[in-house]
Amino acid sequence: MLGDGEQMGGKMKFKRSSCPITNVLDTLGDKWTLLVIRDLVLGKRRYQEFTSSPEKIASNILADRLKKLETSGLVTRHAYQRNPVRYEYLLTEKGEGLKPVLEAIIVWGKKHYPGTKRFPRVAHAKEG
Amino acid sequence: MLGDGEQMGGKMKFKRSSCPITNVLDTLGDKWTLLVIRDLVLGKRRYQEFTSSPEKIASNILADRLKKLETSGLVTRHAYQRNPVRYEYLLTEKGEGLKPVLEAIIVWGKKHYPGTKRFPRVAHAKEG
DNA sequence: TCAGTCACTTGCGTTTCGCAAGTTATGGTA
DNA sequence: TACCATAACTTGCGAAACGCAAGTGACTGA
Repeated sequence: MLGDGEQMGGKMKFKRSSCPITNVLDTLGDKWTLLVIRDLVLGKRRYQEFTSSPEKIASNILADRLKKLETSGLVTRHAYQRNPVRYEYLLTEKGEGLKPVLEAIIVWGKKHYPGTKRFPRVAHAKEG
Repeated sequence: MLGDGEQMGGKMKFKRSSCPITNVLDTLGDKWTLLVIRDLVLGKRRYQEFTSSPEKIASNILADRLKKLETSGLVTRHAYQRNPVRYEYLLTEKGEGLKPVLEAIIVWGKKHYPGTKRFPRVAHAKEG
C-alpha cells in the first residue's frame, strides 16, 4: 500500500493533485484535526485533556484523528507510565512546523470573528 | 436566524467555542472550500474554470461552496454579461485576507509533500 | 471488594459527500 | 427551424463520515 505522494515507477502519484494546498487538505482538511494540533501546541498531551476542550470532540473522532496524525508523522504516542500504562501525545518537528499556519489562521480569525480570543497555554505537572 | 458569533442579548454565541481557529474551521474546514479560494487567488472566476481544476470538484459541491462563501462574505457573485446571463465570482477584501494563510500552507506543504508545486496564475481575456 | 480513572472501542442513527445525469437559457450553424 | 453546443447550475441516490451514548479492560486507592 502506497501513501499519498509516494514514488511509483518514477512518477509521483497524488490522491487529488500535485498542489501543496490540496495535499495539506487531504491530511488536515476537516473540522477537528487542526483543533487537536492546536491543543498540542497549547501543551495538552493526554486523551482526557483533548476531550475536555470546549469544542467537546467525540471520543471516537479523537481516537481516529490521533491515529491519523501519528500515521502522517505529525504526532508521536508513547507511554509515560506503566501499571497501568498511560499514553501521551507530542508533536513531532513536522507537526511543530504547522505553527505559522495556525498563527496566520488566528490573525485572520480574530479580525473577522469578533469576540474570538487566542486560547492560553496549559500547565503541566512534572513527570515522576 | 443568527449567524455564527453574532451578538445575542449581550453575550456572544459561537457554534463551538470562542477560539478563532475553531471559527475559521467552521467556515473553511473541509476538503474543498480552500481550493475554491486558491482558484480565485490564482485568477479563476467562472464556474467552468473551477470545475476544470485538476482536483475535479463535483458540480453540486462547487455550487454549495460558492453559495456558502458568498454568505460568509468571502466572495461576491455578479453577472458579467446578459443574453444569456453569465456569472463570475470574485474575492472580497475579507477573502483576499486569506492569502497569508494560503502562503503558510504552501510553505509547509511544499516542504513535507515532495513533488508538490505552487500552481501558476491563470490569464484572462479582457471583458467587453 | 468496589467505586473511580484513563484510554480507548463499539453500535447505530443522522448528516454530508460526491458521482452521474438532468435542467434551463441562450447562441451559433446549416 | 431543427440541431448542437455552452454556461451555470439542480436533482437523485448510494457511500462514507460524523457524533452521541454506552461499553471495555487495566489498574489504583479506600
